[in-house]
Amino acid sequence: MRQLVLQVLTEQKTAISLPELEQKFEKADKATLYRTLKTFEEHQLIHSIEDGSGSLRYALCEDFCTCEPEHLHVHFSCNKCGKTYCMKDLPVPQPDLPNGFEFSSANFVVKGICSNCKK
Amino acid sequence: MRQLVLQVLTEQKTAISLPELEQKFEKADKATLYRTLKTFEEHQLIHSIEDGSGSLRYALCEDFCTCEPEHLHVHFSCNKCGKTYCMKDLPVPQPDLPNGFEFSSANFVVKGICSNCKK
DNA sequence: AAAACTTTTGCAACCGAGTTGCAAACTTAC
DNA sequence: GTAAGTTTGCAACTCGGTTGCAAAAGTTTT
Ligand SMILES: [Mn+2]
Ligand SMILES: [Mn+2]
Ligand SMILES: [Zn+2]
Ligand SMILES: [Zn+2]
Repeated sequence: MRQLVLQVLTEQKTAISLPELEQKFEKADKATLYRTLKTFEEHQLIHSIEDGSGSLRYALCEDFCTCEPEHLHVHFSCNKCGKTYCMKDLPVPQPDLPNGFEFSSANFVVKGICSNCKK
Repeated sequence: MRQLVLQVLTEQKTAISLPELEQKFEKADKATLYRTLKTFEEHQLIHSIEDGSGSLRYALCEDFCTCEPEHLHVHFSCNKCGKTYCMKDLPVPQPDLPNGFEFSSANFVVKGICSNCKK
């Protein structure tokens, strides 16, 4: 199962959600897929994105990724097609927090129209 | 009802979710509160924040706020107390999107430990 | 004041994403 | 082979959000 899920993940150009993953199979259990994603995430094979769509989306991490703050990138969520893109070249800026606030992670999602839907 | 909800909202130092709002009343219906928040949001009295906690949070907009991209600010979600702060002084940076991608809005949530939980 | 109309509210039901316990199926180690 | 550990499928459940609908409350018109 994990191999199949990994397969699907590598084929994706945009981040995928659990319900979407479910549909890709038609024969696998939600719980299994759910646990698979959790396992992958724990082992930093994938990262999750809260794009505000109501469901978490997941995408493969890059080889060198340690999921640490400085490796975080911006995500783009298209209002039209609903797809969520990894903007791997756009690092998440680290804003100057007020005194006493400690940065540990961040979720930066830009919304708009993707290049595919634009035309 | 709306007046009461507005009252609660003005008293909040951090953003509040629908379930939290529900608890503040003990006698009002979820649906009513839900619709109240929606109405407020439509009229740009409040803005919503996807902090990844599983529930949307809401906070009053500032007077001059038009909820447009340039007025967006960063939010901070504390991993310990779960509170979500409006960082009104930290504008959301507008990253250089690749060709064809059109910016329309953004959700930038920084996670970590808040100054209150830090000590 | 009563009637007619509009808006707000409460209730109940529903949906969808996520999550969990548990037993069956499968894999690996002896 | 059996025993031990791991993965899977099923069912049940939680929780946030959402909706239809009819009752209640508020407004306007006569
Ligand atoms: Mn990504
Ligand atoms: Mn805010
Ligand atoms: Zn698109
Ligand atoms: Zn805190």
